Amino acid sequence: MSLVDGLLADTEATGNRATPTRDRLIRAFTRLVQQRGYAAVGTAEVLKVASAPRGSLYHHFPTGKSGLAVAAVEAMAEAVTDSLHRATTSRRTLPGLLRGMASARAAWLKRTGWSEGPLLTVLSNEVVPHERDIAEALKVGSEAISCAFTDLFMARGFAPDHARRNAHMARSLLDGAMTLSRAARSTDALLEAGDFLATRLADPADRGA
Amino acid sequence: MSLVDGLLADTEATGNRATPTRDRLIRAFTRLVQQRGYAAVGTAEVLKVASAPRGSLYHHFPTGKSGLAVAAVEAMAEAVTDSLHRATTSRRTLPGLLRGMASARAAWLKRTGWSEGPLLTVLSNEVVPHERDIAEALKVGSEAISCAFTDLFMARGFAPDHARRNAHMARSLLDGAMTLSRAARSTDALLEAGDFLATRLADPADRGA
DNA sequence: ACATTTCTTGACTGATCGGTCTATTTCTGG
DNA sequence: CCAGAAATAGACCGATCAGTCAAGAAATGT
Repeated sequence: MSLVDGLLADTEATGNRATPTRDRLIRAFTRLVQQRGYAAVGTAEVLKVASAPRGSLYHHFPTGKSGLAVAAVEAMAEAVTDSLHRATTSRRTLPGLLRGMASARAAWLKRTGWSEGPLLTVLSNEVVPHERDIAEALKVGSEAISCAFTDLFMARGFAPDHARRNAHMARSLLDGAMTLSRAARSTDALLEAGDFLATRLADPADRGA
Repeated sequence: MSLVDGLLADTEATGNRATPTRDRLIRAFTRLVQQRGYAAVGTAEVLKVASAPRGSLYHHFPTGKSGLAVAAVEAMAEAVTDSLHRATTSRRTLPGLLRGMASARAAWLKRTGWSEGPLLTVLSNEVVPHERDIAEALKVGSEAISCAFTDLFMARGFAPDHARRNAHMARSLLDGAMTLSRAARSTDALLEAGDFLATRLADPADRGA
């Protein structure tokens, strides 16, 4: 699953019959939820976008829509942690990485007409705590991403607890700036956040406890 | 409308017939959307919580659910800017104010069982751009809040453009940490954000351009 | 006191919701 | 080639959705 910092790339053909039905359902669901939210997306539309019949949904996901959401969250969390792990083992500097994340998100917003947010953020804001399965998947997935982010900061020389705090700050700031940018229909907040993260959070002079 | 940093206080009796029907509808709608999101909240439930008959909704809001959302966003934006204006003219220090905002949100989350997010954030993540009226209200409301935040930073000695950037950072970080805290069901991210804002963003040694 | 507007009340509608069910086709191991 | 499993296919269901409407009650101005 190709990603731009946690966002499903819209260049993928969600309806392409070559990819397995289960994956098509997850991709279609992810895209639609990122655009409109969980409750607003009907199973009929997911089925149509994924070019799948109704029965297939309940064959692959016996618990229905919520099961599909859980699978989508798990897939997204794995894709994001993989991406972060690749960043950790790369030679790129921390400021460069953080700025890159912000500008990638800004470019994404512009390209999609400010119509898509990050899956976990969107779900976190409407699904907790009514749907317990989804809430649990969000908790687990979010924690995994925070850990991957913490690893990145530690690999760049930060002490464990400082790395963990910075991971939270980076995630919060990027997600919050994304929401703000969507509301304002301007990438300003996101680009400022990238600059702030690169110059103030990744500052090499501040890596102690 | 009594607030805790942009969140409707749940102590208010939304169904109390003493308050006008229109206000009861806005309050009930706000509370429910903060818990579950726009699409997941049905008009029938809003009516029930507000103790109002169906016709009243379409009398006060001829455009129905979306009109109610627009009114709720406008009311919330006004309440938040008022609150920020009061903070600006108070004698409290900037670090104290920022830390206070974060801890108030943390307390709020705990008290409501991590079930409510900020109205504008919740709506921004599911409503743009399908509902144009709501999207526009969000844009205007969000800008008003950013301006009020900017005024706060300027009143505490920051240069205009620096104040504006810090306003964006503070809003992004608080909102993002709120989402993160909801997903993780822990106030950690929010409290860390308060600490970060107080010590790193409001630093008196860094108020130039 | 009356006329007019404002607001309340709830029955009703067509559309769409998530989910179930049975039948059929495709795949797979022997 | 066949038997059983996996997956596809779509008709169908009761519940709920946002919105309409006609009628009545309350408030308002004169």
